[in-house]
Amino acid sequence: MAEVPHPAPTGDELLKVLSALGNPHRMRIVAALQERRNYVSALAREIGMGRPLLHMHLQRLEAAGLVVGTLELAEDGKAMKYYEVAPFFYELTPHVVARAAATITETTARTAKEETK
Amino acid sequence: MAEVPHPAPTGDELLKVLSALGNPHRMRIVAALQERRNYVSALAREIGMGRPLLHMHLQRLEAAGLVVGTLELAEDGKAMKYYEVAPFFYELTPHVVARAAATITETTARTAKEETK
DNA sequence: CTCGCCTGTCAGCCTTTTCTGACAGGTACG
DNA sequence: CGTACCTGTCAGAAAAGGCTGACAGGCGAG
Repeated sequence: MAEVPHPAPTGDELLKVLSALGNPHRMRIVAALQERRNYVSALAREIGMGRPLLHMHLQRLEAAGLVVGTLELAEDGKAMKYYEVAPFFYELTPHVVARAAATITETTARTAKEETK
Repeated sequence: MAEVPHPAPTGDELLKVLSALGNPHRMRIVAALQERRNYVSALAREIGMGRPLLHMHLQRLEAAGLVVGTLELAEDGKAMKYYEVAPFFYELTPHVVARAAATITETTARTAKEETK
């Protein structure tokens, strides 16, 4: 169990992780998936949330690398997307934050059309 | 330097911390204060930000317990509020998140007038 | 008394997030 | 073929956050 903390996270990376986890619903989603992996519809019913909304939250969590989704074919041929938590480990200290802050891609308010690269 | 990580954060507490740190500006504010404590107006000039806005961000950070503000009297009698980072240390793992998620005060969409206690 | 620098707050605008309802496609079962 | 369950996406409403300019008070120096 001696997990090693994530070295020095990028500003953008840490930003995505924190803003993803800084939401009550998403936090509960992680908690639910922590107990057992589940597919979207079932999870939606379990935590009482609309599918479209849950879908959005899961995407956000996956984009931050906190959960992973896998599209699987059930025996009866139905396609179901199972999600499970990823084994993340971040340390949150002033030093880490300061370090990360220095590497933030100023994507603020940009028209988003100037996606260089 | 053997700092000990924060035990088991409350859902609300962790939520405040994460949503506070999950913002590029606030992250940079922490970074700036990490180098040296500073007072509001000077800090505002340093990171190029309006005073009212910075004030709001600082409040959010302070509410999360990440920075502390102290109103001090300068030699010439001027009142200046100095801010500095608090020595926080949070561990971010699926387990911690799941644990915290269970203790979330469902303040969602509540009229906020029913602030019991 | 006016200027400069400090503190704070408030109303209002604007952008981003969050959330909902409706739609479309797929496979299996009666 | 109609029903039931799965998947996804999109437009548009509703709410939350971020941001700005203006205002008010305090103290010291010229």
